[in-house]
Amino acid sequence: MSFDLDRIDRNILNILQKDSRISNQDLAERIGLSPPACLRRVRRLRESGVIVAEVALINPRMVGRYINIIVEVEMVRDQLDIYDAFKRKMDAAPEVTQCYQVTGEVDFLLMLLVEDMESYEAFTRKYLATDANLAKFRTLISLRRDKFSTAVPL
Amino acid sequence: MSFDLDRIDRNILNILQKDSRISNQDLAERIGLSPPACLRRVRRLRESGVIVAEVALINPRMVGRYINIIVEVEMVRDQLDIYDAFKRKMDAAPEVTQCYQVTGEVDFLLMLLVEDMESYEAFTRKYLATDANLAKFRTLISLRRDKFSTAVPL
DNA sequence: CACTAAAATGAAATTTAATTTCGTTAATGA
DNA sequence: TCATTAACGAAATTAAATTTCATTTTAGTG
Repeated sequence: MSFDLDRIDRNILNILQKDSRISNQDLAERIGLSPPACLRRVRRLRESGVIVAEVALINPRMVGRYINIIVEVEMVRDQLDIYDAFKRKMDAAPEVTQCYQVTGEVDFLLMLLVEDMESYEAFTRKYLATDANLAKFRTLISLRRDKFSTAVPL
Repeated sequence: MSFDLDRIDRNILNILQKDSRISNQDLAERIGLSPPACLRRVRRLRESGVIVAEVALINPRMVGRYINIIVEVEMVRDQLDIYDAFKRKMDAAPEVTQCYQVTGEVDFLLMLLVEDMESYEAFTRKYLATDANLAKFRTLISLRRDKFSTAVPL
């Protein structure tokens, strides 16, 4: 389930977490290894599941999607099957970009990305207001994503 | 500030948001263009700022970082300079992976990724409990990140 | 401390992909 | 309809990824 990283692996990950488009040759030079040795390490990190994916990040504002909505959800009862069913629904909802099960009064925290408030209205009707296992939810609106880093600090 | 995407651009973005490691040749084939034409479009998306970055996503659990902390922060007064100063601090804090300015009772929502609760304690002392402009904060703990997608729905 | 086995490395060769060039086609607007 | 611009694709070129294999380093053991 976990993986031992040495100094070089950490170095590689820190670079790839910022820019995975770097050529293997440049990466090799920056970490002080030959290209084949570097490539083998990167491969191992991919195959072992440390690197889950390499993706393009796009600016939501450039494509007309820029309202962030945070939703705190409280279920009627703390039951495993109720939780699992809710998670599955959130997983299928394209507006939901993040879903966290949390401890305390609140049960889930959702992060959504929507075009406008009308889209959010539609979402609440489809997924929240009609869920019999959902007790209440609170909405926080954000027009400013001041920081968004996908990098895990190492 | 925004950018007109046609059907092909959207198609490209949807693929690259899931997997930016795909070769230009394969991408070209999937969208039905020649490699040079495909490459030109991808370049344009990069240069125009639609594609902000291409990064490796790593599994926090594989590297010993797996507590997600959500913090709701309320400032003493709704003043621009107070907000800006706080944002700058959060930007500099490596534990903070996301920061959203929100409307309503709460002023900011933070997402942190920490090794253990002790690290979070240290964070609150350094950044929150000692900030004179901060009125109160509420902490939500999550051991389960059930969904985490960086893709903007298009 | 020396010896062995396993793991990691790098130079060179090979394969594969990215990128450029340039003539052609399609879209846009007067 | 015609002129202009933008986008396209085939072929050639350049650059990078990947494989091969001999060597070095590391880790464990008598």
